[in-house]
Amino acid sequence: MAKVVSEAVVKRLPRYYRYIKQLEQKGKIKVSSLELASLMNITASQVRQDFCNFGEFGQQGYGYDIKKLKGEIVKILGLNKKYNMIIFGAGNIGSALAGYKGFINEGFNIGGIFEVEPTKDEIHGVKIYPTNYLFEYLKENTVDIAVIATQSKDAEQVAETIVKAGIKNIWNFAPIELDCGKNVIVENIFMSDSLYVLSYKMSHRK
Amino acid sequence: MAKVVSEAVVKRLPRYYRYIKQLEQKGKIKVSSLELASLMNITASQVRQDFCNFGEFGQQGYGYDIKKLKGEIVKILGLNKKYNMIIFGAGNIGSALAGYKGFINEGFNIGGIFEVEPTKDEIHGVKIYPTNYLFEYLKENTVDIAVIATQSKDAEQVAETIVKAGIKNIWNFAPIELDCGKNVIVENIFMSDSLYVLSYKMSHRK
DNA sequence: TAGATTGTTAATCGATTAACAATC
DNA sequence: TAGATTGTTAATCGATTAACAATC
Repeated sequence: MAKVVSEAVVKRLPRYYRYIKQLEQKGKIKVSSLELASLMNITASQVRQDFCNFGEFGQQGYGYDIKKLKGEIVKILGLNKKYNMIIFGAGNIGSALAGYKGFINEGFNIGGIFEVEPTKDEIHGVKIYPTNYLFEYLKENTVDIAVIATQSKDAEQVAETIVKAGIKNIWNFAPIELDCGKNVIVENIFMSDSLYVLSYKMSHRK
Repeated sequence: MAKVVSEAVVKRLPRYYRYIKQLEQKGKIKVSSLELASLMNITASQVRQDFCNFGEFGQQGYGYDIKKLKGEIVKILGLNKKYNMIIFGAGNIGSALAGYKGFINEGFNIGGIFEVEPTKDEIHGVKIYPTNYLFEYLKENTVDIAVIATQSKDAEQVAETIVKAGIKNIWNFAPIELDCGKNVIVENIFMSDSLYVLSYKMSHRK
């Protein structure tokens, strides 16, 4: 077991999850690999291959039971667990994330925002702490994920602090790649990269 | 000419751009494919292959002149042009984007925010308009890119309005895939997908 | 049972890497 | 010139697709 699953497959999992949730909301009970594939503009082969990496979720001659499939994907993605997050940076992005109510439904709880020199006590009901209070905070609280929503120039130093504090997972919004050593998982959202891809496609439109 | 460049290559371009800007800021004058590759944790072959898709930017025995290379990538990405954007949705994400000062430096100007029922006149200095003012607005203003920052349930309808209004490019932050026909370019940022990939990796950590 | 559809092996395709002649 | 490094062709690798036996 614990076969290594390629990055390409992992990146597709949230997409399957989105589509399966949509089917569930529409009240559908089952879906075949072919149905799901044509919905998602991929091949039925890919759907079956992808799921096959994690077990046997379907039934020959029937297809996949949507409730069961959703449950399996939730487990694969680790969304059946609860995570505590803290956010570094109370600027535009940090504040937006603090205000997003969707996280808590998926098990991601925001414990606080950290800023070098806070100018307010809280934002969207999330408490703001000075960054130098972090080690104190960690005595009382578990933190699974640190979100970096600072300016690019501060991101590396913040990452260093996070790693020193023993936090093992980082969700990074600063447009810079962080080297946190091999024991820390860093997942990046490079918003400007996406905008540049759009700009590229606009410039090369047929 | 106009050879079709694979999606994989296109998605790497912004990353090259980031690293080249960093090298420029450090005052470096030239870089070899090998240097750049080891910095970026890829192979020198890939660097050369990727650039080769767009022309001959280097010089044998020397490497790549950083200023020139940056200029070429700027042109390839279309960042030498100016774009007008409008944002749909004045919630957390919409407001954060409106407040982000970085866009304007890269040539992306935010002309306004549209919301069904505005409760304020402006946010971060960007004017807020009611959505039904869109067609009026377009008589006076050019819009290259519409940003969708609404709730998921409203995104499809907003996309429809955008397409009807003749806007040809969409930067979508709502966690739903929009079918806007083949003449409209849609670039998505699925933030929760990224968080789920992080969650996956946390759950499957060795 | 007959039809449908999975799980999985084999074949294909495309992307990455290696190699090297060209040349600065 | 000799050394370095590109641009590009060829080889390899991995991911996607096709095919089909198993089976519900």
